Amino acid sequence: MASSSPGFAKRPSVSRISMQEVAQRAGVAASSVSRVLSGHPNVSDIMRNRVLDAVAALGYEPDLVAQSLRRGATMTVGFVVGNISNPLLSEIALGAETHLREAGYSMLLVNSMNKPDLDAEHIRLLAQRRVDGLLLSLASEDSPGTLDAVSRAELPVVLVDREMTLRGSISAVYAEHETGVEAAVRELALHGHRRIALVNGPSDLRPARVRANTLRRVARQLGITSVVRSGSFTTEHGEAATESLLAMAEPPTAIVAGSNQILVGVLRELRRAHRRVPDDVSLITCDEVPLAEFLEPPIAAIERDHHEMGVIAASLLLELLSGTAPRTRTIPTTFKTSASVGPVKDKNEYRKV
Amino acid sequence: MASSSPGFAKRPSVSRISMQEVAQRAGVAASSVSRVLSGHPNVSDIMRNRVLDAVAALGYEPDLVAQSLRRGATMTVGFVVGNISNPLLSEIALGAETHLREAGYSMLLVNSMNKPDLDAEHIRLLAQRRVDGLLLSLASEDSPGTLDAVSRAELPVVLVDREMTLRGSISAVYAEHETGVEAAVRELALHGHRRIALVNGPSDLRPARVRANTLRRVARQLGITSVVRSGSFTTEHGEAATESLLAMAEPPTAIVAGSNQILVGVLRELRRAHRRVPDDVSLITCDEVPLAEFLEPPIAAIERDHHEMGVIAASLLLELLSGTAPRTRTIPTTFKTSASVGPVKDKNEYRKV
DNA sequence: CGATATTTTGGAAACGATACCAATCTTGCG
DNA sequence: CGCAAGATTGGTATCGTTTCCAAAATATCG
Repeated sequence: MASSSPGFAKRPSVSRISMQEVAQRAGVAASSVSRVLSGHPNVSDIMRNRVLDAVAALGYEPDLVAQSLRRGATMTVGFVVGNISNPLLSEIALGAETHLREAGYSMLLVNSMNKPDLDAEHIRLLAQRRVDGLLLSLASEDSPGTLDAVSRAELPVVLVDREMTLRGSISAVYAEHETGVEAAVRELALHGHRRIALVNGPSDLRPARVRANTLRRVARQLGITSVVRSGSFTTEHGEAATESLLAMAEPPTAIVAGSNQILVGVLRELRRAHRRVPDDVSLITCDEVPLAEFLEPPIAAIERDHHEMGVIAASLLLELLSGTAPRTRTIPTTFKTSASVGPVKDKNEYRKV
Repeated sequence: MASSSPGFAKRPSVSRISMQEVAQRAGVAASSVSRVLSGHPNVSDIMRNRVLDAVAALGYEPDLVAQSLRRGATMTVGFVVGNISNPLLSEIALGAETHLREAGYSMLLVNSMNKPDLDAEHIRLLAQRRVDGLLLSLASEDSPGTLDAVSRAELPVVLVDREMTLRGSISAVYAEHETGVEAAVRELALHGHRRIALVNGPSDLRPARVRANTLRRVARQLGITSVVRSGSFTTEHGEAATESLLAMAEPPTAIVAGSNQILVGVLRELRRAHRRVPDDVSLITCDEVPLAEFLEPPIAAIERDHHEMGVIAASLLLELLSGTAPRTRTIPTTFKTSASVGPVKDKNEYRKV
């Protein structure tokens, strides 16, 4: 603690080299240094060299905070995410960060723990930090606080598989859940399933809502029965919902898990209840999970490219930042079947109208 | 593009309310507004009320960029991570971000794609952005470029399971891999295994290095044979290394996978080669993975609390930022055995010296 | 060669806050 | 009541850039 070298504590390190010092060393004005470094056209070669020499000699690096203040742009975007430890979101974040960085932007990441209040709070904080734009994977699409925070922020926004009707510069990237869910349901129907359940996320979130609607629509078209259990994207909900499904008078013969968290819950309850997949119940999950290929049986999944989704979200934001009009883009989902989908075993199978 | 409402494009929105405007509205000096808002002691009640009223009326929110410039602190930290889509890192990031935010800090996240060059580049960028500190989960511990960048940055740093000998304000959070690996190896030995392989990450990274050293040490103590296959933390390395292990004259009877990526590769190769776990080979992995409990058999794992690691990393950084001396903290690892560990089947098992 | 036109450059004023200092206003007390 | 001590307040410089404007230097041309 107490330094033995006197006169050292006085100097607060070498501080940092400012543009002013570069200017002094080069014997020119600060404004000229700025011009050289920002590639202004009217700069003589001699000036450029003097400045660049001084920059190199001093190891000068511009202060991005000062730059941000003066230019009114921070080259920073905020990403509000429910929980970065969700593999879905962390892949999106990876794609987005990589793409943004290549365009010179940095990314502030905040976790809202799936709480709408935190969403709103974080949006306000990011606005104060003067981010140039927002990437939002919100906990709720219709929380008034969040809506208010978004519209007040007056920033370019890209929604990640979320829908909000708000005026402003708002683009969105959607996953086309319809195709994947429809393919999955039709495949189940082909195997004779006539009661299909969806253990779903909260219906105020686009992915869950669209999946539920699609299941209901396709089931109606096929004349079969659908059951939707809405809840949160958690293992707990997966377990509880599955338990209640299995307790039904006529339990579903196939279950679609609405997320990998939910899948874990579903699997736990199925194991507990000694139900075998696919003999007792067929199983499909949304968004593939790393080790799924080694499960016995491997779980069929409705998949999409999360990384790509992040990249698209980032490019939509870059578009907005360059002044283009907002728009939405959609990425496909595909159904990859597997041995977790099997034929219905006729046990106490009553024919339903 | 061409707006039909004339006179709209002129106003660049309501701009933003500055402290000056608040001061004007309250009929006081800007410095007084600053004092009120920063909780300066000497402020009369009447002044406080006038200012707060004006603040509320105008909806003023301070500009954190300007504040950063003037105060010389951005209340921002940078987190350099190999790849946020790695569940290990995303959990750490979650823990760190949450803890930092509660202390008023925001987190800039950058992915280095496990490239040391990018590590260094990102550190420089973050320094230019004037972050107050760094959280580093580096791609390499001895890349000169990275070392240089870190020491030039002159910032408080916390290393996340990485070792670097560098002067400066550098703390670290370590996982105590020794205990977990030792427990795992002893358990294997109890089951009669006398040739144990570790499909490992790169040995210039602490986790891989410590695990390898521990395996070697314990194997020597027990008088058994160890094989370490160093490489990258990828499925490809997992596959290739496993293939080469299985091709040995006397293949190992137990394999430890050095990461979840590696585990996937190991499993793929074992499946391809029709080796059964644990009958043909016992299997243990490092860092549990979500669905592991549903694998047949479930995979034994050496575990640690990643989230907690992130929290600790954050608090070490907060310590440094408050002026405390650097230090290291260690979190435990535990070995959780399971059916993937079994007795050695005496086939062509020669007794080794 | 002188007078415009065009580059090139330096100086000063921002960006939006904070913090120091000095001026003013209260108080307390002899 | 007068004055020193303390509480409050306003004004100004500053953080490190960029950008506007005008001055200086150079180029162009009849």
